[in-house]
Amino acid sequence: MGRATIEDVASRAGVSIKTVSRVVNHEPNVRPGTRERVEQAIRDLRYRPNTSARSLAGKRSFLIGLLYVKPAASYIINILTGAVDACRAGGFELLLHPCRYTDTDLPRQISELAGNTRLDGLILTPPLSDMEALVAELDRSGVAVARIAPGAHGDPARSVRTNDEEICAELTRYVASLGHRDIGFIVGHPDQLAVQQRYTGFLRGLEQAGLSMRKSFVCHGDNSFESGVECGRRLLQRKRRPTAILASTDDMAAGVIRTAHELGIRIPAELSVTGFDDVPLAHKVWPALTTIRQPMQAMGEQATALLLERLRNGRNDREGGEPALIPSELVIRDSTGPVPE
Amino acid sequence: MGRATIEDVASRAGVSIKTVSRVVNHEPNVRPGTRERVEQAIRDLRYRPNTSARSLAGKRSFLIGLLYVKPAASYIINILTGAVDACRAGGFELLLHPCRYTDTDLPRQISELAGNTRLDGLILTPPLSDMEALVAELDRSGVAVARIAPGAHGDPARSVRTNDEEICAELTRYVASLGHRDIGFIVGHPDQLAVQQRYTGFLRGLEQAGLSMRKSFVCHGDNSFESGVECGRRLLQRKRRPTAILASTDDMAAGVIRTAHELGIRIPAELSVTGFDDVPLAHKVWPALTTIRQPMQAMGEQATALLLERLRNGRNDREGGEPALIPSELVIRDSTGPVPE
DNA sequence: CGCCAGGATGACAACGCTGTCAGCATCTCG
DNA sequence: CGAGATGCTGACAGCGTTGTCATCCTGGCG
Repeated sequence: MGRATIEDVASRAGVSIKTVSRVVNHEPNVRPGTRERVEQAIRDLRYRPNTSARSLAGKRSFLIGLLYVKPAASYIINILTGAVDACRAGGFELLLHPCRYTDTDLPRQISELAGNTRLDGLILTPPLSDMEALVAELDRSGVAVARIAPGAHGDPARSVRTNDEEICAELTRYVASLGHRDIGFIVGHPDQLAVQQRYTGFLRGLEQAGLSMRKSFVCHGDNSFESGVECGRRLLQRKRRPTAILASTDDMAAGVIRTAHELGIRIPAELSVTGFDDVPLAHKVWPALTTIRQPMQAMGEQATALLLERLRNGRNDREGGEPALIPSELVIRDSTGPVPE
Repeated sequence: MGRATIEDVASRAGVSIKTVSRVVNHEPNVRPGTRERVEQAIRDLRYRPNTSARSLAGKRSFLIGLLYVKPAASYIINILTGAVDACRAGGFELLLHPCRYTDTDLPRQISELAGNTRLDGLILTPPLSDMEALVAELDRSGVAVARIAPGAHGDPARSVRTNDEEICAELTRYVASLGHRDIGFIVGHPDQLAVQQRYTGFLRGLEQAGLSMRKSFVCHGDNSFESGVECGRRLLQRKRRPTAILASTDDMAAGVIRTAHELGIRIPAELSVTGFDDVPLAHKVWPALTTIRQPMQAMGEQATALLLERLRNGRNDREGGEPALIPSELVIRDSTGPVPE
């Protein structure tokens, strides 16, 4: 049944194809009456511009890519959902670009990938979003970029961030307010800036609560469940153990819970545990995790919106301001309680 | 620095653009020597065919879509990973198409979506893959389709399935072999065929173990954690309760575990629980779930491979055979144990 | 030695759209 | 009322490929 082309629309509306093109692209200088006629013809014919032709003739591809590391963290699905929504709304399509974080020539590899498919833009998720070398390479190759990144530093106009540090300080104060004085902390993957900020927030919270940090209560993991189990063991098998453990990640918190169960330590009666992210897992473990809800979907959506806006306007409006901040919130569930007598 | 075009390659190799095109597309009738020269030129110039031009001139878009329902089940990420890999390998790109399962005109909506972006093919995930009306509409609109579906019935040439039924029977026999005679079962979402098959498998396993089904030990959920909690309550608060509960889904199994914890029922000492899928959650709950590992990533990969093959050959080789079967396997962890004395 | 089948190659016209530029109508202002 | 500015519109040339078809070789065969 052959799909309608711009030519069909043009002849039906009694105008040239160029005028149809103008209407379709919302360009100025079309008389309202003409516009009306064209739009009617478009509706009648159910006309949809051919994307390939558009990309070939114009410069854009209407494709934007989402870059993430493999294996995907569980929150990726949320970012992804937000990003897809924003894309749809803007008439774009979202492509997936998983990649291996450990590849040394990642920048080259990615910018080549982007070039192959002629991506209009790329959304960077952590920890990729923190790799300045990558961003630089991408800039060089002319792909627009949006970063879902903690980066409070530079590049504010195209980043979206959340208040990791402040909220973690708040969490710490909350735990302190329950009477805990011996608070352990599990730092996450060293390459993720967000993690550093959470740790910083913890230190700040401690200070605000008038407590001091005990080095032996700080343990370094890699964001995984397994590393949570491991750190849990190290922290809980000391002669003097913390009465609360804050993990930089829900997965690690779940690991601590596992260890506690194995050691017969009751939560929250004998030990309080908190996570970070509020992934689906968080409320499915027992006891349900007190954690920080990271608005991942909103971040994906915002970052994408930022990118699309940038693509439309050439440059971005918010140049030089603060990065868009999407606040996280404290979610109190069952894994925290008053310090044991 | 403007990217190399087919013309650049042609003049460098001293041939016409058509010959380059032939080489690029692996068409026959090019002398080995010529092919060689062209390939060298391609390497020298780092030539990459322009996808838009190809789609415009040819018929294909090199885009395939992955259709899934929103909100995404946690295993979607695995299917997705497999699908992306297969796409990359075949020179295709993967687009995401979340949609709402409840929309009544889904078929029309989707086939329109597919048309807009000129998708070459579409991968259907459950429960979409079980909607015959959708498949029919897609066939009508000429989009190639691959189904990740339990559908043992019809359409074998373009479906990938797993042995839900047999493996569930095996699981049941395993539990029975631990001495359990009062085995409860939580059926999943009624619209998902796979779920039916799991239930059927359960019944079969029961029979094979010489046990009979007790109606009051069967409960209907909707695949969610919450429904697992609810069903767990119903099953465990009876005067006579099952000593083992098989849930059709890991999430529901986690729900049962939650309920058991709340009721102070020890697992596996007093109650055995099993799940299905082996999502990441499965080994992070406590105790770690005995479950069925569904090879989701492999299924995504296979389904995509099937689709790409079909796109290349026109029709598919395996026409009329059995759907590709990717076996699941039983993973025994800590949530199952011998029946209490 | 001439003829023909079929393999190897190239010229050229699409594919459906956007960018450029020219042309005409209309408006503004002195 | 005329000159220049501005708004609206269309003709046409690409964009980088693939498909079609013509052409040129080559080797096999009578």
